[in-house]
Amino acid sequence: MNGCSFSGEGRGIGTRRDESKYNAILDAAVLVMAESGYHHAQIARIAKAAGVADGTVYLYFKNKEDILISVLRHTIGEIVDKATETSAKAASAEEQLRSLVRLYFGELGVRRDLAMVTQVHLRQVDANIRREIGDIMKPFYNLLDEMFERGVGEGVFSPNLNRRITRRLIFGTMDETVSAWVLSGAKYDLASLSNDVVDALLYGLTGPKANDTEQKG
Amino acid sequence: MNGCSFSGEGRGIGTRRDESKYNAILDAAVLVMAESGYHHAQIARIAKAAGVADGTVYLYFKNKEDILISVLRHTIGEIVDKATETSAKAASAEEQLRSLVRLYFGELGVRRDLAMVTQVHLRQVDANIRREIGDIMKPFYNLLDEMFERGVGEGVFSPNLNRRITRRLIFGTMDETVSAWVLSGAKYDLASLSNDVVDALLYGLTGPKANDTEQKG
Amino acid sequence: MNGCSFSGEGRGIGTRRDESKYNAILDAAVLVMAESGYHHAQIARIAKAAGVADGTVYLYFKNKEDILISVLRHTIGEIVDKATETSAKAASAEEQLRSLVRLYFGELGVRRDLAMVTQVHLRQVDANIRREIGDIMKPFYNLLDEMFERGVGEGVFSPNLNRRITRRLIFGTMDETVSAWVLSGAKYDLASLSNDVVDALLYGLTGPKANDTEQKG
Amino acid sequence: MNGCSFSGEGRGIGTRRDESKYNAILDAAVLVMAESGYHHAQIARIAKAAGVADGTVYLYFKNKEDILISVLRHTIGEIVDKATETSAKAASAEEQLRSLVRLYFGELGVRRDLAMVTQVHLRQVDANIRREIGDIMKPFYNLLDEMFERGVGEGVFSPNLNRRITRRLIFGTMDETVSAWVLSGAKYDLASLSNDVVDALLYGLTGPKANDTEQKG
DNA sequence: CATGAATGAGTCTTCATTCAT
DNA sequence: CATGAATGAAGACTCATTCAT
Repeated sequence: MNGCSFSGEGRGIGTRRDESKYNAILDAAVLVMAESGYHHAQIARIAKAAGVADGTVYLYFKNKEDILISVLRHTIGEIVDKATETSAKAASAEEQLRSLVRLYFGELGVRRDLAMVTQVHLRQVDANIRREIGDIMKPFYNLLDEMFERGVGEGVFSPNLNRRITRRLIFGTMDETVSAWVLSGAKYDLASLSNDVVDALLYGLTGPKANDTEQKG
Repeated sequence: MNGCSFSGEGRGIGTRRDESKYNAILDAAVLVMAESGYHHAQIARIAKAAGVADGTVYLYFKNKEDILISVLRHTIGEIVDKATETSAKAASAEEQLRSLVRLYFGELGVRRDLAMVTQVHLRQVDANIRREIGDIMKPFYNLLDEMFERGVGEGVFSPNLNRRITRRLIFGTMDETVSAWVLSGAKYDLASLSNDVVDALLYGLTGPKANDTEQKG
Repeated sequence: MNGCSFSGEGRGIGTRRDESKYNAILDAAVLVMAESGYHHAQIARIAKAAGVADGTVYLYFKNKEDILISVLRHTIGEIVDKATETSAKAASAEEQLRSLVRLYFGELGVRRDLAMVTQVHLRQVDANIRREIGDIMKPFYNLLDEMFERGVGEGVFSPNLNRRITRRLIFGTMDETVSAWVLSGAKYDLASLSNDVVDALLYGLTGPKANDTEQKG
Repeated sequence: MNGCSFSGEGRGIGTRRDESKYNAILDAAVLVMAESGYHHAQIARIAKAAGVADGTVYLYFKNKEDILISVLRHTIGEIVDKATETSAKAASAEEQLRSLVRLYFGELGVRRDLAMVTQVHLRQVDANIRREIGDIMKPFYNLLDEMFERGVGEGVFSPNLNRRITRRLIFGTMDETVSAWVLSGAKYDLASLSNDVVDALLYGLTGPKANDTEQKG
């Protein structure tokens, strides 16, 4: 998240007053939304959790929707930043995919409240917000696309695959995995699933084939 | 779901005669929810769209939540019924998967309003409703599991795959595909994606291998 | 209750169709109102308890209010009829008072549901209904007045007492006693209180005086 | 009731600053309830009468029921406070009774709206509210009990009287008297009845006896 | 910048009553 | 006479947002 993560981007709000207060509200929002869901997360409770007055929230955010968007811009942005870093270091496309999935599961896996918001409550919002969320996710999608291109270039990924479908295969699987983990109560370790998930993504239902060294029978 | 889908199952509600009115309300609910989302779908508008008085809605449904659940029980149930039928006819696990995906995309692909409800607005509801939705989906999940077992038995699916991950691979991908289609405005043909999606599911990012005789060319 | 108890007296309703059904509804009304109070007693439940359709209720009663009034006219009327009989047989004013109180407590004491309606739920209604209730009670008040006149004539009651106040002394005490009994859960025997209550009414707080034969000290 | 009568006692509600607004709502509630009864007293009308927005009512009161309870706690509490004061000054039990009745009639006699609420509309509420009302009245009942004990000690009240019946004699008569006054349209002066009522309570129907020196002539 | 009291639009649900059959 | 499905008016309560201090 390259600098511009703070404040509502030209909305005329949040002209970088008290950044600590801004972050306090954002953190409180994640907490309260994780607990009650977007629709039941009252501004009053977020304000109280952040230790500010109700009205103060509106000095930093345009409205409730803006809080949610900002939470996401912030957290997803952080993940994307790390993912970009990690990707740069990857020796191969496969390794890159592996590290992306590990990173995604790792980040959400240690913050159940955040995962709760992105996986469950995020979906409670109106279609127009969801579209905006799509924009926020775009850098992450781009990273996946790059990774795939690279894999094709390296000759390990099938060049016949539809790009859009590939993206949905990867993100849909990751998403469903995190959702199931959250809804199950986050009882197991999410990050430890990453290798098996990547294997499934790489080889599909049929599994790795014989000519990848040897076939099984 | 076989025939007795009408009415709220022992809730003492919805035992009224006029099945056409029951269906009218259900259809109206899908319409209004597709348009405005669950939270903004007012009973008054559903009633008006169904051509009945507000109070009449409560002769057939316990409350707003019950309408949503019923919509899903009805529609998902229908899909599951068809999927069960189709599965019985499939000559192989692969064919079964192919027909399941085709069916799922086909059913939702011709009713954008319904897809809108299941993919977008469905997620606006509280955790307890979501849990109930999980129950409704269970038969579909079971079908996927059976299909996978069969494939393993047939020697075409990898026995090393984690079952849970497999289920998430398949459903996550399908779900993400439908969601993307809905959010894009349903501008393209959803059903026509099914073969490519199935290929991605079967072979993953690496694609089908040489020893699978021929593929795509 | 001299004959005219059945039906709404010239309201154009209940032209003596099926008297058994009329009574069934009346009984059901007492039951349901005792249980839930006037405001929560739904016509639908009364109808079901009476074994008739909702609409049928309106063939016998003008509206919900009319049912309540009729219940009272009926039951209070019955009590008044018996009270009139009893009064005629009384050898003295004191004996008459004693029998009136005993009768009142006795009748309500064996029908907690009825007492519940008259003492608790009756009071939930609007002032205009309460006024009508006053009319129904009038014959009973008259009986009390007669009794008092007689007592004055017999030289046992004080001629200086304000008639209205006397009436309120008697009825207020009876009413409060029954109310307390009902609200306590009707755990003790109401009728057995009548003699003590009458003593209190006759002699007040100071109790019977020496010149009434002998003082106890 | 001594000063701290403001606010809903630890309900977390009504801790707002503006006591004048709290009182305005309370006064408005008495007015509207007196006019229309508890059940027909709409929050919107109370709010308008108090000159505040609908929502503001809920800053000071938990709900409609809480308003009613608060009205009573407030007004009955005030009467009880005064009654306690008055009782302390009374030279004898009889004088105490006389002042209690005079006070009760006097307070309600100058506020027909309040009497309307306590005597008529109060009784429209559910049993659980009535029980709470019982608690509010308890101090008043206790005062009556004390008064009676004292009278017995002074040798003017009969020690043979059942305490419970005595309480019902006194309160029932007072209650009935106020109710009748309210339902009559409050056309006469209520307070002026107090002496005659007390006489009735003291001596009952038989009136004061010869050995009570002189009475009335 | 911060506060938090005040606002008031928005909505599900109930239930007495009607009327077509 | 009887039915009971249908009606639709009515009302308490929530909570995002504002603005005077």
